[in-house]
Amino acid sequence: METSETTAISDLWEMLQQGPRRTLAQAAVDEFGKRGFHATTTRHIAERIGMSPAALYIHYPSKADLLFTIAKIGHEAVLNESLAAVEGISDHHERVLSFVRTFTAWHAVNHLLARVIQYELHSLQPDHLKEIAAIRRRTADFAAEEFRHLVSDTSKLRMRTVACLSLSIDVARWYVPGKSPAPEELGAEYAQLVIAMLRS
Amino acid sequence: METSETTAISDLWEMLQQGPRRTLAQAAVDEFGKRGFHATTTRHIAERIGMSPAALYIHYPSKADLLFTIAKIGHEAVLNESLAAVEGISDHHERVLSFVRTFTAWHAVNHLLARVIQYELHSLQPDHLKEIAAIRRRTADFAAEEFRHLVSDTSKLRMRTVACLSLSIDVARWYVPGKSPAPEELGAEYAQLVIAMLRS
DNA sequence: AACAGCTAACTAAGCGCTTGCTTACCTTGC
DNA sequence: GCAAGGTAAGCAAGCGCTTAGTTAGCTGTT
Repeated sequence: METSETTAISDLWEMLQQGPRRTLAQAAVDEFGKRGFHATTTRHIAERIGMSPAALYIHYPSKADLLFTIAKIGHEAVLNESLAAVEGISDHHERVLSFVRTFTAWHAVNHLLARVIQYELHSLQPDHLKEIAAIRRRTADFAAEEFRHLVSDTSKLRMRTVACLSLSIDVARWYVPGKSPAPEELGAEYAQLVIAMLRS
Repeated sequence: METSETTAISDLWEMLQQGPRRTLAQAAVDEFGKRGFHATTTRHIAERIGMSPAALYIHYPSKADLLFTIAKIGHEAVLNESLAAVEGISDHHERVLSFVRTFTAWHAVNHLLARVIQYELHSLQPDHLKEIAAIRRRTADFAAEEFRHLVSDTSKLRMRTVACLSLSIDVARWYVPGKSPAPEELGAEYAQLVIAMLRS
């Protein structure tokens, strides 16, 4: 075959056509994810890709805007992958399994990006945060809608949704590539745990 | 009665006798918790308690040392409260319930301090981190030992321990005092979820 | 009662350095 | 010859932290 099957999997950065804008964003994710937004300087990011600090400002108006771009791409990616994960599945139980597997594995594979989008919200400018919050709400609402079919007591749906998402999101905090379980393994195991939580 | 019963509950800051050293630490927790360590300046902390930035350096050798002091107090507090929660209880099931209730409620009540000790580890100096990591290991080992009695498949103990602790730790990320459930209510609910996860 | 002597606690001012970002200029491929 | 994409140098502002000096309260002696 001409193109491998893996390239067919949605590329996180597809909305940024390849070029210096994408290279900068990817470098920034690594730095922001490891040190945090405020501890990372424009010199750190530039140094990592062998450019001068001034290069950043050709492609982004500010460091804050670079963070916003990353946050937007990350949040849209995790939402789209979640929606795609349940597409074509009719059984409620299977839909939840597939969603949690994907959502969890995403936070393991992209744990540096996940750290940025989950733990750097307070570093966003107010207008940027507002736009990001809207995407987050869509993701949370989607999860609650999927979980609803497995929770008998409706009054507990909200708290359980938060709890189930917590499980996967917190993966970004502790995940260490070589040391932690493989993303798919983790996703499969966590999917079982979420089912247990929802049905209890 | 002369002294109220509530004052008998272990004070987080008891190892810092009351005075400017404690006042500074408490102010720093609020600022670090809301904005993050690197986004917080010594001027922010000083302003909050109506002092000059120089006052900090009479009581702490550096901003980094102030973070370390906070991290140490926080980690020791959560460990001690966890140990105290199971004291005198013999039934394994009841011990786990009490531990998770306490551990979860602590992260809700002290969510700003919890954010600092859980999400600012990378802001600690290497030597400081080493000392903090030792306390964290004791807490994790304690939890695993308690959970062991409820997990039938021993090979899954490690991953499930991480998952169960994740649930409570992540509370610090999203908890909003007036809006979120009361700490005890949350603790009781999460304790049930942890039991469901461990037994599944 | 008066007062020197000491200490703990604090401030005003500012130093040296780093930060995000700008400017003026250079290079390369069409 | 002209965009597109880059750099070297550096600016204004803000950073952690220091210095020199002030203030309030306690203590022992007369």
